[in-house]
Formats: sequence, structure tokens, C-alpha cells
Amino acid sequence: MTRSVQFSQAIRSWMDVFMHRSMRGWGLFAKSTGLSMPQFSVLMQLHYRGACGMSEISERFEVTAAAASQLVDKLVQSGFIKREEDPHDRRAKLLNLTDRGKELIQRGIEERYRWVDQLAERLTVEERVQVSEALNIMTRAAQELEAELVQPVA
Amino acid sequence: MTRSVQFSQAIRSWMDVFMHRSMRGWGLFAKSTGLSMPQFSVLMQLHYRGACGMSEISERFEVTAAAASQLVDKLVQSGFIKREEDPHDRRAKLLNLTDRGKELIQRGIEERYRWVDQLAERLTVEERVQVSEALNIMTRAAQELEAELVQPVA
DNA sequence: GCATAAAGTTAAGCGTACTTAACTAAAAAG
DNA sequence: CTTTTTAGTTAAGTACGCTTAACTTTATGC
Repeated sequence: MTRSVQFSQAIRSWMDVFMHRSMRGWGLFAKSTGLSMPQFSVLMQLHYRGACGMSEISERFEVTAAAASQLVDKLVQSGFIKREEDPHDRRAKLLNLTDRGKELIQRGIEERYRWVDQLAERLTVEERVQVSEALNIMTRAAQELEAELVQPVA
Repeated sequence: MTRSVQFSQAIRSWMDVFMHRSMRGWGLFAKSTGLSMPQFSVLMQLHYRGACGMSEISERFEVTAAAASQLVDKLVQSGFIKREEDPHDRRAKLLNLTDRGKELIQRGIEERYRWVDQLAERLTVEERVQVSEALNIMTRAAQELEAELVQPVA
């Protein structure tokens, strides 16, 4: 078996385990908060990408501006999102998580962490070092890739 | 900084990147197939856990038996799921993916793989070895943990 | 300055995902 | 053999997410 096939297999096995687990986890967590998946996803996006306008929501989720507006409106009314006027463009809105919204997403993330912390407990000290180094490599690569996609190399 | 904090940070950073990316990816993929998230999740569950009865669907997704029945019915009508009588218990049904259902989920998974393959291209040969070994460690730990949860140690 | 484009909202209408309640049929318990 | 439990279905009703269409308000292009 070649090196690159070995690598692919390793990463595929891990993704299978991880994707299944985290999809299910997020679904149940969203349900436990009383939010729908779309609502929850909007909060997640604001958490990970920071404040944005209404149009970015509709682009990223591939829905019409109308749908985004209605979705956000419910989250504003539930107190998870602030919707303020953009000082630079009075047509536009600035959407951001409220403290309540931040707290909710943080709780969900913590729950997800808890699972991998359990995994960590099963590892030896040496394995932990090895795993942290590997994950740092992957994280860096992912961030570089993301940066290139947002602003492609000229 | 202690070893264990270092480990936690590494795994948290990676999860942040990965969770965000894969949540969004699955959402868009589900949308592109015309399936709703709940419908899609049922197919995912059948893929990862294999055939099961109606009651297992309702338990795992924490919905009523009625909801599960209706959800599955749509997937049967769309040709993604087979619903057969359980030979051992004529009240029960055996749910399973059809070839069409399998093919669809596989396509979704392949798309997710493609992202990490892009990551892999950014790594040196040594890094790839390091990462595969680490992921194998994590996968094994995850499988052990899963096995214990399903059948707790006596 | 005026036409046009862009950002967002509102309303009507449709399909989906849930719920509860009432049901059928088969298995298990006594 | 009868009662009760278990597995699943069907129907009615509610809420949500989405679309299109019509609209308001602010910025931009000529």
C-alpha cells in the first residue's frame, strides 16, 4: 500500500467516525434548544465568521433574501441576534450574536468538545503529543486553504 | 502551558475548523439533492449504523413514532429506502438503503473527502505520515469508546 | 438630478416536520 | 384464550422554511 493511499484511508476513517458523531450531536443539540436547524446554522455562521449583512446570509445558505430576512427576524425576536443599521450604508444591516446567542453556541461547542475529551482520556501521553502536533498541522493547512478561497492568489 | 492544555487547544482548533466546514457542506449538499435535513439525516443513519426498525429511527432522532413513519414513507416513495417486513416479527419493519440511497450518501461523503484531500496536498510527505498515524490513533479510540457506549462494561 | 441598482422587508402560498389522537395488527403475558 | 403490550400507520392541526411578487429606502452611474 502506498503512502498516499495510507493517508487517504486514515483520514477517511476518521472523518466517517467524526462526521457521523458531530452531525448527530448538532442535530440533537439544536432540537434541545428549540431552534430549527436553519436557525441554528445561522447562529453558527455568525459565531465562526463574525458579523455580516443580510445578503451574506442568503448567499452562504443559498436562499433568497426574503428567506434570510424571515429567518433572521425570528432569531432577533428570540433574542439571539442583534440587527443594527450599518453606519456606512443605511440600506444594509449588521447582524451579530447577542450575549445570549454567543452563550448558546458556546454551550453546543463545549458539548462537542466533551466527546473528544473522552477520546483523549483513552490515549497515552505520547499519543496525545503526536495527535496534537498532527491536528495543528491540519488546522494550519485548513486555515491557509480557507484564506486562499476567500481571497484567491493573484 | 501544560501538555494536556496543549492537547485540548489543538483538538479544539481543529474541531472548530472541521465542524464549521462539514456542517455547512452537508447542509448545502442535502439542499442540492432536494432532500430536507431530517430526511438526509435518516439516510446518513442507515448508512452508518445499518438496517433498523422504525422505532430505532424515532428513538435516535427523538421524534414520535408517527413522525418517523411519515419521514420514512417519503424516503420510500422517493426510492432511497426499502421498507420490508421483519421475518421474525410481523409487526416490525426492516428499513434499509436502496442502491439509489447508498449512491447518494456515498456522493456526499466523497465531497467531504475532497476537502481534506485538498488539505493533504498542502502537506509534506513527513507531515502526511504524522497526520495519518495520529488519525488512526483517534479513530481507534473513537471506535472503542463507541463500543463501550453501546455495550457498557459490566 | 434622475434613472437604475442594491439591501432589505412584507405578504401570500406551498410543502415539510412535527405533534396528538385514534386506529390496526401481531406478539407476549397471564 | 383473553388481555395487554409493542410496532407501526393514518388523519388533523400547527409551525416553520422556502419561494415569488410587490414594495420601501438608500446608494450609484451617467
